[in-house]
Amino acid sequence: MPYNPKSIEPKWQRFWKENQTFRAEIDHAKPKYYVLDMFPYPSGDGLHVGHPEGYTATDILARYKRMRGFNVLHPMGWDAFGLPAEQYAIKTGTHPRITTKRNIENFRRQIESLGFSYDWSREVDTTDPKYVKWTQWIFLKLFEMGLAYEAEVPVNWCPALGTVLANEEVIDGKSEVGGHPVVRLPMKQWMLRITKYADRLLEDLETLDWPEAIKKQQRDWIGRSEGARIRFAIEGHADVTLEVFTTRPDTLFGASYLVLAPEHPLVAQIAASAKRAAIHQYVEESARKSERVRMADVKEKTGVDTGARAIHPCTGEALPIWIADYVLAGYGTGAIMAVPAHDERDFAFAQAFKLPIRCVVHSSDGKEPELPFPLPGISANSQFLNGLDTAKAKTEMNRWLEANHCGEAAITYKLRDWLFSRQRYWGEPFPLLKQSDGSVTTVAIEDLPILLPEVEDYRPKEGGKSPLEAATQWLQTHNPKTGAPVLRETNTMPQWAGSCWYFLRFCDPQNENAAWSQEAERYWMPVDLYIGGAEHAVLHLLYARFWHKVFYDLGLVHTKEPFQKLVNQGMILGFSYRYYDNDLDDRYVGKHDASVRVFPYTEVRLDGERALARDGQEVKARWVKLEDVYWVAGEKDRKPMHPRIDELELEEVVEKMSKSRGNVINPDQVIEEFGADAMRLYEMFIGPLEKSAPWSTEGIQGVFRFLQKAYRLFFNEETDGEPLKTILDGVGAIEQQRLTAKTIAEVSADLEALQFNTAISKLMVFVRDIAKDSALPRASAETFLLLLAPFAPHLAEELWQRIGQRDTLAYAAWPVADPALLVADRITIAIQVNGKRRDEIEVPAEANDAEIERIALASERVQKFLDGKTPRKVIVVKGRLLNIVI
RNA sequence: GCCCGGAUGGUGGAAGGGUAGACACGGAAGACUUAAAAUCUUCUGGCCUUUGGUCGUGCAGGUUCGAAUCCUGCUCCGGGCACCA
Repeated sequence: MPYNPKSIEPKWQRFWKENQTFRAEIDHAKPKYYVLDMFPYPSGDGLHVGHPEGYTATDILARYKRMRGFNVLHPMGWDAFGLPAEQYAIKTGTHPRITTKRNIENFRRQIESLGFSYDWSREVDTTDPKYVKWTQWIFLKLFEMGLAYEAEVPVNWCPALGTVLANEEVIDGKSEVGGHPVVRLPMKQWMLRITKYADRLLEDLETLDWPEAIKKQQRDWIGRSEGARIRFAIEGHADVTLEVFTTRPDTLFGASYLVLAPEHPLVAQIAASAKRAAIHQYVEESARKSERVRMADVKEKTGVDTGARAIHPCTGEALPIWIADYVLAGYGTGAIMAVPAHDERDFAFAQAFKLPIRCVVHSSDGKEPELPFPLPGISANSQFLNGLDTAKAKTEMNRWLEANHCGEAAITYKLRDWLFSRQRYWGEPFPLLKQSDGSVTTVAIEDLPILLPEVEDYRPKEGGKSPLEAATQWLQTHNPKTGAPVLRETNTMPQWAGSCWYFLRFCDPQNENAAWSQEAERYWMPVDLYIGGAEHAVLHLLYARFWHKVFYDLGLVHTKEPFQKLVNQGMILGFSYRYYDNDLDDRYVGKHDASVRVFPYTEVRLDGERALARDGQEVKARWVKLEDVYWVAGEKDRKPMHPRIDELELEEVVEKMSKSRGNVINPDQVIEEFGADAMRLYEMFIGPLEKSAPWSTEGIQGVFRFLQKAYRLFFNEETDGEPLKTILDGVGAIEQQRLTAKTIAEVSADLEALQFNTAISKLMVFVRDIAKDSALPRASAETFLLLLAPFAPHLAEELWQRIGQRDTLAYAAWPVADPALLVADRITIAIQVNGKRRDEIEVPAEANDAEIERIALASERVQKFLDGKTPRKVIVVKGRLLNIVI
């Protein structure tokens, strides 16, 4: 019988399930290891080939650690609230609960078919009322701690999605999901005070074993800057002061005007009456400008003079106050002092509006610099600061400001409070009641969870109202304590809520009395290894860290950070095949028409976003589905051709998998054709885990052949009945013992370093060489199956059983290499002459340097290159090479 | 514009100062076969007339007995941030 994954794999998947092989229980006698995947959103498209990459990596680790004696927590669940189910509901009227349930079942089936060793008894679903209850309970905790508040804030409103978005969810003025335009609108929203934790979120990054790039992204997002707040009095308005934030208080003497953001609350109050119309118009215009337009206009500075004057705190000089949209309302105090000589933006503005520019910092050599000069230097033209370097001048100015009660040192963050409400149906309702006097009260814990009402229409309502507004019966309720009529909060929580604490629920998923028990948390947390995509660098990972710190303050968790080690897996890309045509309006897509001209990629050049043919006309890229590409033999390799249009060679491009590019690989099909073990192996063999690489339909053949070869080490494929090959008792020949020991050592080291691709290559070498000269010895056979088990668990279990083992190898002890076998008795030494490899010699391992040198110099080939000269120097690298310098 | 990564055969990648190209794909030849598939064996970085030589890790330098690896400057590709005062 040949290797047949279809008969082996379901058998072992059933075995693991029926025996609950991977069920994890607290066991204080064993060290724990918590290895976690970022749980998926169960979309309707099902798993794609990218998901299993991270899941395979964590599964290999989980299986390896179990064999190493660790008590492993390896759970899986569903981040199941979210927009696609809701949009599907809007389109079809199907309740998101139904779609979600269906999708989860499909995802679970697919994930199980890959043979991952999850403890399915711990499965969580963020939309499950038993889970929602505790998400709402956590919100109550946040509320009680004063970390949740309602505020009228300018929000990112996305009309296409019908909801507001957090800052983190807006990229280049467009929604992260779908890329729809986003506008700024003031709206009353629930906010979480993440800014209160800014410093701790920043500092504790230092303690984490995370990729530097992710830590940096978080640091940048938090954006801590040190400086000073400075208060300016305003001429003719004794009752108001204008506060600005600056990182360069040392340049205060160079401030020649102030700028307020158009949205600044003081604008209306201080504006001179003559200017009111112009100001009003400018404020209106900038409010209308979308983020996108505002950003596109970076180069051009616009603004209006308010006519008001501020008093310089040191000189008493009257400085004009302008409004301009280059000052952001949400950062610092929404107002700046402009120092055009030492800030590029202020410089551009001052030039555009002919405002004075005063140089107050000289370069460190004391010379007058070319302006603008934004670097540190030596203060000048600044009274008591003259001659001080920038660092000292800042401190000195801060002291002066404080002493004169017009400012003080201050720290500002780019990070803003987390906008936590969404005008959506498919999310967790807030456990809040709005009383008739406008105050808000909380729902008692016993009354949780607050479940979603049934609605007819899932669409957001006019004016940014939640679809829940329409559920009158649900909406209008009574305060259980007083009986007074109250209204429920109709916004729902963002999708991030559930994923902020799921890793804690996994520790104790069935608990009905608490979100998790202290015992379970103390035993399992923190997560030892967390693997997921880099796209969550600031969103999920920052929010989850924030909640975790809140839990820490509440004594609910015992570590400051949830995820000790984080690894981002790369993306699995696809090969796609394209050509171009001049059917720019897609009029004839899929149809044949004589007016459509096609162009091979060789006749098209890319000019920014556009593609141009040789004759200059614009053309549009078309993709041929991977399975439709017609291959012809080329000179060196095969060429991809269009299946129907003659002589049209296609361009091979590596890009993200997407339906529109026709390069999506379906895991179900891969498993059908090659089996789960081959799929797992291939995803790991394709390259380093962190790196993106394209899926190659040919490449998977290689690992499939390896599994066949491994199978044939044990079985005679041709014979039926008793097909097992002879396995010799004992340890076998010395070469076989050596190879086995070497493979143990190398595979173990590679696993510890998460270098799965090289670990697999070493298993390939083992299979290639172990039975070259004599039959497979039992010791090597067993060792190999143990080493193979984390990677290809189905085949390993099958062979393990067939060589007479009764127990699953999931908990068999990981083999240890005998150090004596790792040292060869004869070694090969490369001989270099002047750093160039000229010969190699084989010597006994214990040969000393002088002896090696003697043999090397005696070599005929070395003599030829020595050409009668005497070596000036001989360098010996122990056990590797010898370099003769002449 | 600023800040991170990265660049090694036809392809995915090994090697992290010490024999560049492990392992795999693809390609070529052969064995088996009536034939094909599958499998097995051999070869497979370029150039040169060879059993040998020479050049080769994006480019140009440097350090070193020795550099893919370290240093300096550049080019290109990918990612992040982007009026954050």
